[in-house]
Amino acid sequence: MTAESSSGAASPESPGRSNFIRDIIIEDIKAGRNNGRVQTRFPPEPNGYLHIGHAKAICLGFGLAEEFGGKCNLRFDDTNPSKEETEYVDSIMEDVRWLGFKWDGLFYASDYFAQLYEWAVQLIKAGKAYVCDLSADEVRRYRGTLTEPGKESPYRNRTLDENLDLFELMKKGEFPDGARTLRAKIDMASPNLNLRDPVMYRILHTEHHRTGNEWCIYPMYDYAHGQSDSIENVTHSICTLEFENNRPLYNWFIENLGIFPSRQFEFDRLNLTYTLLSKRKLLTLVEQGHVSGWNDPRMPTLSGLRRRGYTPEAIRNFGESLSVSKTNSTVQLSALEHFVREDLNKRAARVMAVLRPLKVIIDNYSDDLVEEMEAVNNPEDAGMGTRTVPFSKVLYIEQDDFKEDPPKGYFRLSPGREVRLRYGYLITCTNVVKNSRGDIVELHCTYDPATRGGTTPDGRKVKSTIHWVSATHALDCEVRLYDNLFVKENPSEVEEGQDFTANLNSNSLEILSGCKIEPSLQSAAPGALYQFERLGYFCADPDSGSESLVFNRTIGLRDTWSKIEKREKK
RNA sequence: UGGGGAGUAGCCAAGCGGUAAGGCAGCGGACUUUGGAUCCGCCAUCCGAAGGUUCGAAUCCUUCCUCCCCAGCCA
Repeated sequence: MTAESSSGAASPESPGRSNFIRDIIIEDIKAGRNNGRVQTRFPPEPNGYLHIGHAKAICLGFGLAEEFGGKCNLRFDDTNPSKEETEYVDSIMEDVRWLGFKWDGLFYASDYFAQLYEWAVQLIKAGKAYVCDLSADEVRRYRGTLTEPGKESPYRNRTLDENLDLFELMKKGEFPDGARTLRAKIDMASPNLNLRDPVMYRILHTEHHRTGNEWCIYPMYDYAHGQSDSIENVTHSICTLEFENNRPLYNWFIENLGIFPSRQFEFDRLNLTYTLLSKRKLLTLVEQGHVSGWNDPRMPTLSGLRRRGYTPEAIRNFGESLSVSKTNSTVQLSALEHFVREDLNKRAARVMAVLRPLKVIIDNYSDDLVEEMEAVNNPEDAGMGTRTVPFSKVLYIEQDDFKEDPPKGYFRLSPGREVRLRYGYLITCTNVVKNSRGDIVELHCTYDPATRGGTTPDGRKVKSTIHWVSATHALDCEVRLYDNLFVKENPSEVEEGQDFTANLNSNSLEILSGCKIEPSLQSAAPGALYQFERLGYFCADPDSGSESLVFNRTIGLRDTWSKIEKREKK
């Protein structure tokens, strides 16, 4: 036994792969900032399911905290009651746990509503916030444009008392939705639009998933996020690039409130080819029924990937392989797929399954004989042991593994040719039986009794080894094959007048029934991971039970033959 | 045309004045009872462009070009 069990040049050498945020933290520790304390947070809005893009943020936030002996909280950013639901908070917690991370504190921005309100009053008293009666439309017009400064609201210079009264009345529910807002008094001429007297509170007579009807005014993101970080003593508040313009405002509230100075750092969000990572668009897919739900195995959500057969380890290795920078980039899907194959190769039990069966009759094999052939469960892991697979006169092989007229370079079965049945015998095809339409219905072969187990005592070489299943012993099952949900590398790229659903791949799901698998899978538990030899990695779907077995293809094996085939055709 | 960011191989990147890491993909080969896995080799005279400084520049300076983000009472 070697000590090296890791296969991986590609595996992260250490959890602390270098990136600019990590460098900043190291600098901060060196400089004695916050006494060397490091605290991060993962702050999802509970308005959708977590996806692979979030996994990157989770790996970063939790990973950094862990590396530097700090803390990482999970905080739900639930400041907008109209979009948020407990279903989402439950799924988010489940997914973070599934990935294998443990949050230190569990918080909600809504935990801080009272404190936030108090601070708003404090800002009003300091002359730094005011109640504005402008309508949403007017606010927009007063804001100016990218190149022209805005105009000050006519309500900007109300007296302190008037502001205090009105804000209190807002809170008491005296005004309808949208009637007034509380705004920060900053600078209507700022080149940064976020600083042109941003709205701090809006009136929303909507029930909140946690605070119920206690409030009818709700803080905006910008007024809630930095203070929430500050309350929790977050030292490094890590978010994505589109918030760069909000950083000055983040700092403005903290400075003017004189509270703990959390600092915000922005990194590039993950983009993947052939994949959409926008909660809004994923919601559309679910609502319009293009997929079966948030956990459809074609979805890039963590729950979808889980059902598809991705492991937390694969996703974390992927997450850790990603660069953290400020460049907008799109990672190729093959990079993600690499990590699932790498992980599944190490852990998935090998098994034989025939997706598109072709009957094979071994003419010189005894009619009633059944031999139990020994098969290795995982050549990558001897510890996974062996099992036994029944062999008999009538078998199924893959339709693809026989060609009447084999093209150049095709090594599998064809008339007169000998191949190895994995863990079985060497067989030679002697006859092809067709129906009246000319379709191949069955093959007749002879076997060489001296090759039991697939061995060749005489040292003879066969070009190919194919998988098989004994017809009388095989179990029927359903297999679901998945392909990319979108046909375009960038699913958002559409022609005038279309939306992203125009790029949906109509062949993203293919359901095969009447597939044959070896009997050892009789009691495959939902979620169990397998490699169907020569085909790919599969996992038992939650729909799978004792009644009917259902398997999802997670990802195919690397297939050099199909590459050659494609090349020849071109 | 305002402000904030970014440009190194097909993709993602390291690099921080001393002569272009690594991964994915691709290509070639070895090995193989999975056309899998594994192993070996190849894959940027060049860093968005043009000037300049320097013995020496992807790294410093200047100008230019391209891309992304911001005008929600979303986050």
